[in-house]
Amino acid sequence: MKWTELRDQSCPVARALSVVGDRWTLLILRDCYFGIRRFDHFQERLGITRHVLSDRLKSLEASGILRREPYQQRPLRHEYRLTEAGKAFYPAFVAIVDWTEAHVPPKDGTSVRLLSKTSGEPIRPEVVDANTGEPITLTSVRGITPSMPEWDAKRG
Amino acid sequence: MKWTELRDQSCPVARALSVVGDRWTLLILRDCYFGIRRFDHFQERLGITRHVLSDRLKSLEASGILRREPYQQRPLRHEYRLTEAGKAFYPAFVAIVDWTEAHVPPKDGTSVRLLSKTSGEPIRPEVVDANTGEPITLTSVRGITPSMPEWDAKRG
DNA sequence: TAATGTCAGTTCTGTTTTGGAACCTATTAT
DNA sequence: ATAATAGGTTCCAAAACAGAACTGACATTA
Repeated sequence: MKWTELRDQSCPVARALSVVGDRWTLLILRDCYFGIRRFDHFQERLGITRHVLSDRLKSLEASGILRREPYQQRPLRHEYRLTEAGKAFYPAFVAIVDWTEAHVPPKDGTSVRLLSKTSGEPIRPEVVDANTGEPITLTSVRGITPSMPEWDAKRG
Repeated sequence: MKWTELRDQSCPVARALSVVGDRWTLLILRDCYFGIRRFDHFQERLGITRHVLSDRLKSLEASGILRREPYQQRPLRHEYRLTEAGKAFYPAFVAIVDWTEAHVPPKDGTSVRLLSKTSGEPIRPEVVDANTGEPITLTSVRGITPSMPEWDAKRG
């Protein structure tokens, strides 16, 4: 399978990877969530090469995750802002961060903390079924897909 | 920044990428959630080259996501099974799939459906704060991190 | 006994992608 | 005039990847 073919797969995991599945894109998105919008700021913070950054921003724009908007004329300059689709990825992003904090320990003790803006308390992210409020786990869900009807088979 | 340095970063996104941030790992994990355990089965389903598959399985084992277990002697054969950390990634995986279904449309009409095992109904995944039950969005959360105290600054 | 098949890899070679650094263009500031 | 700023592009070397063949330990079939 080629990298460029991922987008056309029916599997949503493959499609997700076509958008955020490379070395840098999720880090760029992280910085967007931090409020970063400009080329040089991304480049300084990430240590990514300018060439690759240019590429990734283009592809994020093409995927509808970021949009490029002029913020001044003379000289014309653009910045990159999250679209609704980009903002909508934030919960998934939080779920990844939460898993990582729990299962991929840092070498030093530092860590990110997410606080609720309303209560000021640390949040405890959880992925639930909005219909029932029940947490989603590997054993509570069954998948149906054209390519693999028996997703429910033995797992783990 | 080098690929190998990601693991030592304090940022959990960088650490997450050190584990699942390459072209193939998330697809391997998907197949694990389908119940796939053996080398050749991964290879056939994914179309990954055997060399890269071998590499990824080793690194997933090193990260504690999969464990390698003998399933027969003579000839000695191993299979790859999800650890608790691997299973614990499932909710994040579902959050990614859900976002993708909503924002990265497939070319053909096929799609995956996740059903609750108890009710049989389609699930509607949502990332909430377990303390309050409130959905987590970009605007409801404030981040604190050593590298960027003002995460809460203007965003979007 | 010989040939064939299975499974889990390793080795080889050539293409793609990335990293690192310098360069380019328009414009404002000194 | 000179330097600085912002947002890129161009070049080359290094790393990662794809595709295919090969290995080794057995098991099965002829």
